[in-house]
Amino acid sequence: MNAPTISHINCADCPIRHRAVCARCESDELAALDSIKYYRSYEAGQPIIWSGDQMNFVGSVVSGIATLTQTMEDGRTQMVGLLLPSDFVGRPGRDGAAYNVVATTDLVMCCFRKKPFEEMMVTTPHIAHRLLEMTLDELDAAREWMLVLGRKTAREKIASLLAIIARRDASLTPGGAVNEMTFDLPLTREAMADYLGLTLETVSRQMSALKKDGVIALEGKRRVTVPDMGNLLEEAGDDSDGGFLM
Amino acid sequence: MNAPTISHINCADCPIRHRAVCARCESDELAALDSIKYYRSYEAGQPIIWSGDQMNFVGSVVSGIATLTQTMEDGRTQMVGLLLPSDFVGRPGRDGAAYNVVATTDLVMCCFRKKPFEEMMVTTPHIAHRLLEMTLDELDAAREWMLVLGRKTAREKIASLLAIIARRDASLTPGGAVNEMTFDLPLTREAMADYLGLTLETVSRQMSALKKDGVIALEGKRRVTVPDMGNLLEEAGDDSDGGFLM
DNA sequence: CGAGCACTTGATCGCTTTCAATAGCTGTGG
DNA sequence: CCACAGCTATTGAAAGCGATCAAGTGCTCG
Repeated sequence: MNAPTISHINCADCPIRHRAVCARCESDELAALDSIKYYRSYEAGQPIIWSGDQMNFVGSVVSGIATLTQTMEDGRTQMVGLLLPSDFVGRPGRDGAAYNVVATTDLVMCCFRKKPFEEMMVTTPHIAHRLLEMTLDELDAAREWMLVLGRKTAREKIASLLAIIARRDASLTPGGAVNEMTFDLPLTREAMADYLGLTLETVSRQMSALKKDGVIALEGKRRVTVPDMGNLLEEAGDDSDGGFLM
Repeated sequence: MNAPTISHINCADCPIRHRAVCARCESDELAALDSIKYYRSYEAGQPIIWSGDQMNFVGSVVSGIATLTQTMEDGRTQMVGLLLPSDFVGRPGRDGAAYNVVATTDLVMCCFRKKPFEEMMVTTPHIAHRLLEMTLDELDAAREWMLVLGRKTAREKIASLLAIIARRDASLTPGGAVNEMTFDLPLTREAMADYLGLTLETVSRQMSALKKDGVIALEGKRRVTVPDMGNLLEEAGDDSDGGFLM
């Protein structure tokens, strides 16, 4: 099987146009970006960047999901970021990659060669500004995750992850019922474990426990239904409806 | 006892001039910042900002140390940031604080009213640029910390924290011996526990264990000597001399 | 001297890990 | 069509690490 091939998407038709690093750009700025952009596709499971590698591009995830992970010499690995469509990959001003980036589903990236992009950042405040905003959001997410990793129980960790995925799903398909929700898990049990600082066995056990207790229902291994979102949030140890229904 | 009172520091004489958010500013830009800045002092233990509060200023830590923490309803707390001189407090574009900020030592902040600062960010790319750079650094630090929280043992966590503090100390007083190091812990055992996702008892035990094994030596409760830094880094589970001696 | 605080140390408990076996699913090839 | 390999996920039993509960130490300050 080959990675899907991509020709060229017109920025105006781009599905992530309003959320990516280019969100604030005017049409002339978009045109400039358009001239240095190119698309790359990856199959599920393929590495995009290996930690320590030279990075000669940065870019945005257009479709699909990727993970950012760190690994210790003995193999222990911790996910430190989950990249969804519109998320930015790479750090302007740094040559070597600091993390492993792996496509967990088939994935398409809109890439910019690093040099020209860095030059554009200087001349195009809209890009730098949007990137700052996105980075601050990521920092917030990372800090929320530090609370999960450092202080929550295994059950709370699982519930937190499910809540985050559900919340994100809800933001993509607005207007749905607020209480009951169904979505697909984009992660294997092992990836969930790496995200949560658990073993995959513990993830499996806690998923079963939440199912037994009626907090979630499973259809196959990946399709999850949450009958009552408030319930799930309570299991997550969050302020009930904190941030979700607001 | 009163918080130390501060008159006005000339930006040119400011000890954090070259590392703070104003690091890249030209003299005219500094003058503009100077006109909207003011100083505030806090005693050790005093809260600076409470999560959820309205924030009407942002600013830089000039001297002293503050912590960023998140708390769950039942009292579990996780530190999510350690603010040192030159670090930035507050998020432009957001009204409510997302974290508790507490001074752990006597502390002086250089504050800017939020509105004028946000306006300056638009007109002064040097500020926005430096803030982006600092935010990316913080994001890296947060991600490194996620590995510590999620995957390291208690002993490795302690060693990691000591290594980070030692590294930072070394960067302030360069040219010292590379192998042996001595520094003061700026944190109580409880604060260390909150940083590492441990209990203070476990922190105490592991400190004792590292001392017994000769990895560190203690003089009083707070003064730490590391006879062999490579040793400590090995205990931290990091690539030996990774990033430290480079 | 005694109160208060930060820290240390001990004993026990329990949650998560570890080790191990099994189930379910998919794709391949005889 | 069935057997089998390979993979993901589930489940069980036992072990271990860090949390919890509980004293006790040492220091500072009034």
